[in-house]
Amino acid sequence: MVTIKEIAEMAQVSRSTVSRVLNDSGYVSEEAREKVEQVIEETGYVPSQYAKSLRTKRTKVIGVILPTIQTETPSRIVTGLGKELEEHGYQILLANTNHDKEKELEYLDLLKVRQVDGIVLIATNTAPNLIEKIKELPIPVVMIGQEAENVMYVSYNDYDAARTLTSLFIQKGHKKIGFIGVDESDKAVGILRKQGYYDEMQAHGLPVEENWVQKAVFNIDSGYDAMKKIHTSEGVLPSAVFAVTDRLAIGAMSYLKQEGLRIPEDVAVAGIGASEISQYIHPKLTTIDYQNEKAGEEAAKQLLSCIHSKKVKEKMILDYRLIERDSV
Amino acid sequence: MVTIKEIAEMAQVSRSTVSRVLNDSGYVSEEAREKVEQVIEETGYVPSQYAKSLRTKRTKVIGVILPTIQTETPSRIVTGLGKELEEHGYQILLANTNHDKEKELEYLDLLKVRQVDGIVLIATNTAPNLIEKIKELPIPVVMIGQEAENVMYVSYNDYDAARTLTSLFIQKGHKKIGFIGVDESDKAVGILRKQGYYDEMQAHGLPVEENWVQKAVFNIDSGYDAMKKIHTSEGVLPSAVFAVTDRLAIGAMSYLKQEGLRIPEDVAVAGIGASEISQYIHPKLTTIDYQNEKAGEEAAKQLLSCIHSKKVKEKMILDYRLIERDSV
DNA sequence: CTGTTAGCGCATTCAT
DNA sequence: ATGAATGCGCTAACAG
Repeated sequence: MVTIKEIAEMAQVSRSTVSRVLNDSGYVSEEAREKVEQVIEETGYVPSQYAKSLRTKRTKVIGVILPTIQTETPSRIVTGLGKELEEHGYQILLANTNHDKEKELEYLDLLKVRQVDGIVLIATNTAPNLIEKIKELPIPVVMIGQEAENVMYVSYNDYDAARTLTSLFIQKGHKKIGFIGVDESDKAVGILRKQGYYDEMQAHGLPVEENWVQKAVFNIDSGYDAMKKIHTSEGVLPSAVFAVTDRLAIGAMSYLKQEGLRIPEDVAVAGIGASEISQYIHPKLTTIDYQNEKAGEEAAKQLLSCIHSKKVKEKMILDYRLIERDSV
Repeated sequence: MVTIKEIAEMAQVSRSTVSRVLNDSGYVSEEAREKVEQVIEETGYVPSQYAKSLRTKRTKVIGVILPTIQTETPSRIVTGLGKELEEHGYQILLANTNHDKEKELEYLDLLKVRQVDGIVLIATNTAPNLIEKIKELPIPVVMIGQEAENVMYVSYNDYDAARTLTSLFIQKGHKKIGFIGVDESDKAVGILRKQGYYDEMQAHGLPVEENWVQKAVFNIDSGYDAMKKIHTSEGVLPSAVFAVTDRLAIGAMSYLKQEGLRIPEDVAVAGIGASEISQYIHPKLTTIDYQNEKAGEEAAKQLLSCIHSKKVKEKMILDYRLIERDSV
């Protein structure tokens, strides 16, 4: 492998001079620069990143921890991150936990060892030990999707989004509205969205029956099962169901259609996430767009600012957009 | 930051000894080992990866170049890669081209500069300059999804899969079968799948009308448009349509349903890819599963074997599985 | 404007 | 079994 030393010898200058043209730093005569550049061109020399990092303590690598890469939300976020980071010469080091919360912690350590310049955590929970670890870390960390004290984050307006959607149902004349949520360990999706639903119902003096509110996990089948439970439970059936994700909504619709129920005439359905498929299923799903790519971009910006120790606004809550289609 | 030198001092041994316990290499007395381990424990010391890399020339990082992370195929591959690599202490450095073929080449260089130990290229084409560059690279590269001479790859059996699917239509009594394909720059999807379709048709003495064969790009709307062209073209209409991806098939179905055509009674549809949504749309889509995760795992295995310079079988063609559902 | 010098943190001979 | 010495490839004072 060709090194800076050899380039220096071939160009008949010192290593420092080569380094200077490489980094555009300090003074270097036009003559010397041309000579060096020519030699670099000829040899196809590329500087060693790890030697460089050893000196500068910067790797230009950002670690990204995510629960899965197989659903749209994290994929879009990573795309956004990638776009923004690439422009600044940063790369992404991927750490996929496959929904294993233990690994979230492990990766936080591992990425430190890997000496990344910063970390983006696509968060699914805000467990105290996780937040503790983030604060202890000597490198900047930005969370996406969850909020926590004294931590940088980019999050969505889950509470208002849930109220907006519930409000839409009410506006369309629905009074009996069901809810398919997820576990409360996920504060953003499990608590905030549910709270928005409850509060909006209450604000309109609408009752919520226990049977209408089901807990699911993050997959389509689980949405199906939850809808089934709501449908087969005793008592009054809701005329509308709010699922906290599009996939859950799709599962619910799948059940309803199978039972011969019409959407939205018999039961209206809405989700959150603006998944690509939501506009191709029948009926087209009413949902909320969260601007995931933008979340990624903003998180990257925050992180880079922090790395370059500019002043940063530590938190950011993104706006959302209601997409009214045919399922409500 | 605490370094090996400080650990040595605190443990009252030499740096070499610390290095030995760190890497389990050479002799070190039980006494010394314990002392060192204790100090490491106390200080929370972690060795600097880049200093280590500078010495060993190994980074334990694999670069992954992909066209997008927003569709299921690459996502699944990356998941498979991640699982296998993680077990061996390797990490993934992500390079997203966003379908820009120029960037494929750029990233190949960039990853070299980043001194990754190997590269996985989720390939969309086999342009000569791309293949040339791969061969020139001093680090091992495994392609996924495309085949080429003198390059390591893991690919799918596109040709046979296409014949199988076409054969299924024929078996169900269809004689007029349409085809929605993609550009031939993508050899695997654009050429092989089409060839399989043509050959199977010919083997049964079935004619193919020009209007039945449409070219699309990789998105749902394009499948819709292609189906529309087939439907609105002059001449005899096919009773079945083979789309080369599930998303294209979904687009085609979307058009057919909108036109009030029944699937599969009026027009049967099949795709390739076994996308998650394929089993939740109506009717459930007949498709082919390509084992993308396994492709990722196998590519990782190949790469690691190559890095550790064991002998490798340079190429691997994965098997596929027909999933018969309700759309045919 | 340029070269000399001195490490960055680690693994690896080579002596002892 | 251990330590001293060396250098991986690079950047950054500093002196000229």
